Amino acid sequence: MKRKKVDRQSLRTRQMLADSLMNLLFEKSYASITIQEILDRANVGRSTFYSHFYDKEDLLVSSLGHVFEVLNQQLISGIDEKSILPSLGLFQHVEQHYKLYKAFVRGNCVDLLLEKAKDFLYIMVEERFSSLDLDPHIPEIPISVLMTYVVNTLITLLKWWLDHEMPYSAKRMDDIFQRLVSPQLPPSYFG
Amino acid sequence: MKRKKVDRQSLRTRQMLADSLMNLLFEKSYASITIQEILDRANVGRSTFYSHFYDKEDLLVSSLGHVFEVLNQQLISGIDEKSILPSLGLFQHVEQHYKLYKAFVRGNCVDLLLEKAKDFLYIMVEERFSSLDLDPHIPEIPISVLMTYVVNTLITLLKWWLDHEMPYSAKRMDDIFQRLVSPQLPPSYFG
DNA sequence: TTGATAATGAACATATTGTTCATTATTAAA
DNA sequence: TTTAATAATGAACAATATGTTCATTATCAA
Repeated sequence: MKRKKVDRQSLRTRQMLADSLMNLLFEKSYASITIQEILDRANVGRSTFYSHFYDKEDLLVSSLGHVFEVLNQQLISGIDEKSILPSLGLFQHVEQHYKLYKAFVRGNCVDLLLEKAKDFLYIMVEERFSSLDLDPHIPEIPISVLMTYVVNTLITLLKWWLDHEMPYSAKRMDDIFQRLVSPQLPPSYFG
Repeated sequence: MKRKKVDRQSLRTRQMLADSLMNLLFEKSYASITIQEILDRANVGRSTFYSHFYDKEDLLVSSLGHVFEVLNQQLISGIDEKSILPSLGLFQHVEQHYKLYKAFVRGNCVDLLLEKAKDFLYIMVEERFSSLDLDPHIPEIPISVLMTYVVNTLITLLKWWLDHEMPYSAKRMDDIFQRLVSPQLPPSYFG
């Protein structure tokens, strides 16, 4: 008599809505997309939408959630002790999911995406920094500023990459990131 | 028979609307502010609003315009040949207009403001870089990336400063900026 | 087959936007 | 002070989007 908590139909509907939103992002800006358009393209009823999501942004964030889970796995498995962030893994992940990230660029809502990514990265950086146990009195640059700087530099490079049709490889982008950021990091503090 | 193109009443109305928006930004997010609320607080009729501005963002940008003119003057007069950007002038400007910039932070629309500032700074950096006539083959970091990096680092510091209730002086912030960015700039390329 | 869950669609209330227009108020210049 | 040009007003209006409700139908797991 009981059923699984989430059955196929429900998942299918969510998938249709997510796809519909992504398709629309290729054509017009996120802000200008109405819920009705999403419904029409997904062939889903209005009331169905509201039984799944709170609003338009909820759908977007939910669609994102899945991608972030993949990203998380990819980053955790590719952690390199020597670097302050698994930046190469991040660039490779974006390279692999090019189409999806491009949709966000075209829909003028990369910032929303990158904002989530930023929170994500900030936590990672924080862990790395605390495990390195830096003496906060050495540099004239406060740790809090430094962490923000590192994360934002990575995000800036990502955005530049996407905005410029990704002319370089993930490896090359990571190399640029390392070069920009390394003078400010531990080796130079201690050496 | 003819009058000045803009008379007092008109300016007063615009001022009232701008003030009203700024006050509301202290209380709630930009996105959640309706035009009606702005009108009520400014004691201005609905049709009057639309004879002055195209929409809510138009009002915001217009209010900004004035501040940017002041900023421009301040930056131009304080240009230092040795630095890549008049960053100190920018930090000082924000310090002086603290209340206004704080409103943007509280209203969750600093990004809109910083986006405009970014365009503004990008033009300046571009001029500086082209006058320095860097050999594009020396660094592994493309000039385009480098310029984006410099501007975004400055913006990141600004945002951090505002988000953290501006704990340091403008001078100190500028010092941090110089330290972060200088390893990537000409002297280190040539030396 | 059946009982639980999901989807549907149409109707509804509500909110916000942007326009129109006749009337009134303000202002610069004669 | 008068006058002609410009601005402001407010109420009504159409248009659009949002979010809810509910009775009916479809789907799926057991």
